[in-house]
Amino acid sequence: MYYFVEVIIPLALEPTFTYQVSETEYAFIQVGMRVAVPFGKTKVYTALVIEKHNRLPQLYQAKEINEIIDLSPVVTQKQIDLWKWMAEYYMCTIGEVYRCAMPSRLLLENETLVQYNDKTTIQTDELNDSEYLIFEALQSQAILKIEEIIAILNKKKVFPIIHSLLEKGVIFLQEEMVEKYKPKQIRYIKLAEQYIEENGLADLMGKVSRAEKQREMILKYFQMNAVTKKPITAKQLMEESETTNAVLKALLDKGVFEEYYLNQDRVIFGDATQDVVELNDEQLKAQWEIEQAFQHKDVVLLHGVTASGKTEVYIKLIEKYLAQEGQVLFLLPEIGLTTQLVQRLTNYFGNKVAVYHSKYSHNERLEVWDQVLNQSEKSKIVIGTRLSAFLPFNNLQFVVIDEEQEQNYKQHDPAPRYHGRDCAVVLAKQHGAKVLMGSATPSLETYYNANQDKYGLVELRKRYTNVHLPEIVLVDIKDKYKRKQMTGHFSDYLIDAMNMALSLEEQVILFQNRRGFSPVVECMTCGAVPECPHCDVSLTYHKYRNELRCHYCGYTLPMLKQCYRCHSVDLNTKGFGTEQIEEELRELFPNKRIGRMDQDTTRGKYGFEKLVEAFENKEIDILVGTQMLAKGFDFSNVNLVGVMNADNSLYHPDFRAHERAYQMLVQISGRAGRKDKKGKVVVQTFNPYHNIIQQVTNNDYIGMFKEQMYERYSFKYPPFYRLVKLTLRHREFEKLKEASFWVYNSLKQQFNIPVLGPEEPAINRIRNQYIRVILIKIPQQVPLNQTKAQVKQVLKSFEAIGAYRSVKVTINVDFY
DNA sequence: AGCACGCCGACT
DNA sequence: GTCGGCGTGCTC
Repeated sequence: MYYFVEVIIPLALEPTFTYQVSETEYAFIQVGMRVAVPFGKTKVYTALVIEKHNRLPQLYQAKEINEIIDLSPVVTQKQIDLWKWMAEYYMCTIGEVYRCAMPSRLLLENETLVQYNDKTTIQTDELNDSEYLIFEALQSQAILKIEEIIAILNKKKVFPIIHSLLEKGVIFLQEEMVEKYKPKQIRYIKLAEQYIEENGLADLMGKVSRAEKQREMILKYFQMNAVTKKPITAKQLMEESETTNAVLKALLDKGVFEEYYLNQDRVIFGDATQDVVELNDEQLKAQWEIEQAFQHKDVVLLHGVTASGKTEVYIKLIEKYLAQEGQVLFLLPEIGLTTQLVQRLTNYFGNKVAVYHSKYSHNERLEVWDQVLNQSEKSKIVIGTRLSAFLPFNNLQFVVIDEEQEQNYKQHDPAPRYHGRDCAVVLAKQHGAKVLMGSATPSLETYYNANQDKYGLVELRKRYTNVHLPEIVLVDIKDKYKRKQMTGHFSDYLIDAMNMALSLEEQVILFQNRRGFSPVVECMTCGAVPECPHCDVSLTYHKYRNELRCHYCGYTLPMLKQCYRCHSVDLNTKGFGTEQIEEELRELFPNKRIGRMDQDTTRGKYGFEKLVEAFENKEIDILVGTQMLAKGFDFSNVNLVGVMNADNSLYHPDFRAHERAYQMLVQISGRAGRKDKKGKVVVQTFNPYHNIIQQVTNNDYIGMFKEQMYERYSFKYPPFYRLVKLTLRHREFEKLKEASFWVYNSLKQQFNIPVLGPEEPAINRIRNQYIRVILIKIPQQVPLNQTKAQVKQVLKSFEAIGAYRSVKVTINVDFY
């Protein structure tokens, strides 16, 4: 009888792989455990067992596994099922999902080590130069890593040399799997057993009567112990008693104290601080409606105007599911932007809350993973980004998806190109959990689902604590320019409104959407604009560093002194981004403090938080920013919000441009308005009569929804059609063109559904690679899986064509 | 994706 | 003559 395991390898390879195991290994292994397996000639990977079986492979000799890594499964069957679904739906391999899902600490690294063979009989004159260098290095250091050898020889191809050294018997190889995870440990102090009696303290005092510092420390220990029954850390003890490690060490040596170590759970929040959340009538009603809807719907959309207090409703519902011992997942589009929310939840639920996202350290991620797997109390509620949908939940009962419409839920670059919201819905279905989506401006798909009765719909129409919706004033800047009432990019109306607000000591937020309207450098003599040598885009001018920069590949160039073509010195930095607005502000309001928030000023680790804090502390009067300003902040002292130019978001070559523009403008206006005072939003636009602008002004979501749905229907877009985008890349323009037409034509032949392309995108070259895009529109009534299978088939035959081999194809399902 | 193998041009 | 470039094919 043979024993085999079927495993996933963390690579972009379609099949699963079969390895042989011994009978005892077979008995021990469970699905969801990791095994180290040799793969190819040199590599060792951390593979995941997804099946045990006895089917002898006919076409190849199965290799044996190297070792079993886990004592018990670290991945659940439900996760494996979800990953399979993702791989199929998003048309990627399960290996890619696996690689993305696992905390990297669970995907061990393999480091090939080269070891000196001291029994060698070789003479140094039998070695060539490279070989000798390695030989020499091994004399001083018995073990070398491959990367060290690469450094020593200063070239990449070191394997031939290693092979010849192996043959000559100078070295041997040692594949070592290094598990890097070491939980951070904290030193705790406790009293030695013998003193934990009633007269222990007196005993001790006698013992250390002459050492004052030691006495203080012991006293402090007893005090602390009396106050809190929690374990006391060495650090706390030293700080409280104002002593040093030397004192502590003396007491440890005397056997008064004992030390012990516990794994620190890096995600520590204090106990719940009895934050009381009271719902107002409106919210209570919403809560009740949501609970009613959950009786026959698995997903409910909570559509609440900005600042209507959705969070309180979430909290109340989470509380309910916690009482049932369930696990709760709270998804956010981007953790960095929502510190305020994380704070709220931790205040209320204390250390039941864990945070999980890719910026967390590897150790922290692994800890949360373990806690969720073991259903530990500390991770009953997981707040996280889309990545959290991969966690090993066992008893998930409730999922909150906040700001459901955010495009950050979709992963675009490395596969799996998944949508966190949609995956979370599938995850919830697996567990029989309920899903609550929240948004002030729901995405059209979600609202459509609610409209079709697939999801429940609950509305919150009033703002929390009676704050009124802001007044929106449109300023026609075309007209203002004509009448010469503009100063730079500021209309007289906006300037007046700002002066008014500032005189009342209120703060002002200005919003400049730089996207698609970057400041470029133009020669005023010949009109030349410097471009990136690797990408088909103009370079963007960055004033604060005085350099030109490509936003696609990061190429930078010091700012030109003269035109690269005609050498004229008359260069103009046109376009306007936040930097230019900031500069104009300094002239218009010379004695006001001005802050700028965009990718440049928030690049540092806490740059963002610092700015937010400075603004909250009123160290800044006027804050200029990009759309990152629009998300999730409640600044209490802002009544006026200005939008410099509402139009540049309207004219994107994207079927969602209007929907996005609406969402963005609504979100921005949500920043205005405090208690008891109606806020004001000044929107400068060239098209005051544009439908979207009008719908924002009138707060007419339904109008926007209906109109956009009509367009979606007419132009064959989601939710009526599913979109699959194929992106082809190659260095040579002609070859790419040919190849993309080949793919297009074979798709056309296969399908009776719309296939568009192969289109040259507006930016048709990035990092020296030309790009072509093919769009497949799958109508609702056409079976999705079958179509996807056919697409895969076409791509398979495409890859079989030798000439097109080097053309890279990526597939993006639901790419919006 | 890696990585090895294998076949071609540019150098000591 | 070798070194190193890139195209091709495979990984249980």
